Amino acid sequence: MQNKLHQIIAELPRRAVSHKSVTRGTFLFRQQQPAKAIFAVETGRVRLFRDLPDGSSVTLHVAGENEAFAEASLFASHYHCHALAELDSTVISLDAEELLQVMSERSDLHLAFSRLLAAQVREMRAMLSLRDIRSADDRLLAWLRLRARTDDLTIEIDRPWTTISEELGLTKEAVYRSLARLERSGQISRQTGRVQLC
Amino acid sequence: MQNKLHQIIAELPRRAVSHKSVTRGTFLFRQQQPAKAIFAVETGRVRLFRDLPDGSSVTLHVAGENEAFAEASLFASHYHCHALAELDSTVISLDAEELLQVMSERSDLHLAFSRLLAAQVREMRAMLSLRDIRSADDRLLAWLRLRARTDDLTIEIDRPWTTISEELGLTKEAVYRSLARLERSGQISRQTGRVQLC
DNA sequence: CGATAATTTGATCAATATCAAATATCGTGG
DNA sequence: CCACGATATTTGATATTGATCAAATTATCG
Repeated sequence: MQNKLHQIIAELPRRAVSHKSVTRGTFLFRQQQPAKAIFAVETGRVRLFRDLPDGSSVTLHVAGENEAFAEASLFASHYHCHALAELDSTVISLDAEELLQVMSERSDLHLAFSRLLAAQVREMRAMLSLRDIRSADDRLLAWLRLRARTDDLTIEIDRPWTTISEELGLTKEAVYRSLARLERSGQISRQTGRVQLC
Repeated sequence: MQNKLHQIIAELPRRAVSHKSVTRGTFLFRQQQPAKAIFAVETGRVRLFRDLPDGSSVTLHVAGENEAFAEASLFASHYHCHALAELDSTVISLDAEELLQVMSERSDLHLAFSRLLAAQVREMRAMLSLRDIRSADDRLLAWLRLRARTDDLTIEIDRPWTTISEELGLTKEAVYRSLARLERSGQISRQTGRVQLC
């Protein structure tokens, strides 16, 4: 997904792209500030949240490594949320004005960008539908099935289950237990860094 | 959101747009068929689901009225899922080839389209973050806060809570009980078709 | 006015969250 | 290469809370 973003970035003029480091606990941008760029996390983690009129706040997104965020800044005059580095982070920043300029001239790049957005929409709809599955076993199984290679029904597990459990909206304990149950019942088999559907 | 889509549609050439009726239980398109169009539900409901190599299937999205779906068809050679009408439905169909053609010529329309996608991404990220809130009260409260008018902290409720509860990933009973609790504890007050944050 | 859908509340159950703790693994600096 | 600290994996016990099943009441729409 984000390697695609890098293909686009590679074609942008230098002046449109910059890299920034943000220390844990500092803001990359604040709600209400003029929107100047869209971003992608290279390393670290950035939380997007909105201050609400009643004094409370709501998290809108937690962008992890290789995730883009604030894409809508392209179309907004100001940021609608805060971006706070939860860890020391480095981000790529794409100047909104430059990007708009490029997109108006290079419809191929614009199309690549749209394609990225459309893929995100599709992926997030799938994740939302997953969340409608209440049973931990079924939800995990659906997640695995969506990621299984067509040929050998194998899924590469390239990050800790601890992380995956957050994506699934389950606690790590619930995920480990589901894995154990699914394996016991013969629906999956596990090797290191890999799961196989049966 | 979708009135924006209609603004785009209004500018498209006639030949790019068509309306279709699909009877409950019939497929608008099937997985593997050549991707020819993107769609929006006018009335009814369409379920998108994928057949998986192990014989199971997974729901990717249930598109209700005024929701677009299969946007990624613009960039794919064939559909990656089935589209099944769950109810008698009418849909608008936008021919992919025509749309690509128009977008390459009219960067303003292309931009409007990207803006729509970016807004969807933002909205769905927010909904995903909502789902991370486990407590029914807190989740509902966050949902209300995101929708509150800035001036008077009021939220218009223009559809039954039964429907909203699905969006929240809770049962209707859980939502009604949360509403009652939040009102009892003075965090909200309810009028017909309206909620007020306190 | 009748039928259907929405709202509301109660009782019970089942499942996941939590809290806890032990073991295994990984990565890093010495 | 090894030791050590940090992280990940695993399993157990318990608590909490939302799902379910039920049913009554109210609202809405032809």
